[in-house]
Amino acid sequence: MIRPTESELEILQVLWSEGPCTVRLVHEKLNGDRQKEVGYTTTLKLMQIMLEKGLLARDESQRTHVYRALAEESAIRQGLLQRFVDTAFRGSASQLVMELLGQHQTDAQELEAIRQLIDRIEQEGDRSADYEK
Amino acid sequence: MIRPTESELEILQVLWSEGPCTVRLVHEKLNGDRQKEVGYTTTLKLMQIMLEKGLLARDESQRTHVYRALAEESAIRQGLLQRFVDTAFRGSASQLVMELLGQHQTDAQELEAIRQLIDRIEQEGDRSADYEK
DNA sequence: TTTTTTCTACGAAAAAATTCGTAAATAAAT
DNA sequence: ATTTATTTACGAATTTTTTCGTAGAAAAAA
Repeated sequence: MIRPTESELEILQVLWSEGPCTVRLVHEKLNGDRQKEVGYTTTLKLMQIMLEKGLLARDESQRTHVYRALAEESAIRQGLLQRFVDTAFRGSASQLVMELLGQHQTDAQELEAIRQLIDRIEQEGDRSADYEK
Repeated sequence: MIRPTESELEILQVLWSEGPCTVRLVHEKLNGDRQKEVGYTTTLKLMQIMLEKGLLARDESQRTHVYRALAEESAIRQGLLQRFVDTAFRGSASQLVMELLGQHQTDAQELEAIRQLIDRIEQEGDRSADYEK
């Protein structure tokens, strides 16, 4: 599984939400949201590395290349989440959820959505002991 | 906020679950669970660094020092979680939860516990729009 | 046309994180 | 008593990640 670094992930986020972009666009987007500013060539280099790794692809038909994410958002998220649950919560997904909900970081609408999701999962039947080491 | 690296986190996990330990114990615990083996002095060095950072404390009354976690598990978890939600899920806690539950990584008992937690939160009242950028 | 700006490529510096080797001291074993 | 094993300290090598500078080509502006 390909694991983007944190900086790479930031770039992926931009491409996932904005669609294909030039380096310039990604760079401005990043340095806009962010407190920390980095040079243009830093972003460029990073995206070139990501190209090599296969995280991105680019259209070189114009002088100004246009990059797009090859890695899929959900796949990457899953990988990162799996790893995170393992390292930070010793594999306990429910502990993570509890921590999140306990921190009041979700509003009523979202809670409702989550509840429905739980209903759906429970109806799926026998999944009583398929997890939690 | 102090952010342990991934290696440091592994060590913290051992100390959190086992209580105060010698370097030897931590080292064996790590190289037991893990596929990757590292040398003893690597673990030692890491723990010494963590001591400097204030993540650990140690009892030096015996030649064989005994280390214990100074950082609290819940506090560290919260910090890491917050960061993770921001970078990997653009701040959307509910998206993270949905991803987790969707991946069928929680068993029936845990789902029930989560449901109860949601009930409790909803009863707490007006928390309709306190979040989700 | 000449100058200035905007790109890419690319090497390499800088920073961060991980890993290990060696030496010296103490303890344990023979 | 001598040898062997264990432990700490510590510097430094390695690896990974991030950052930037410079050069050259293409485009835009003057």
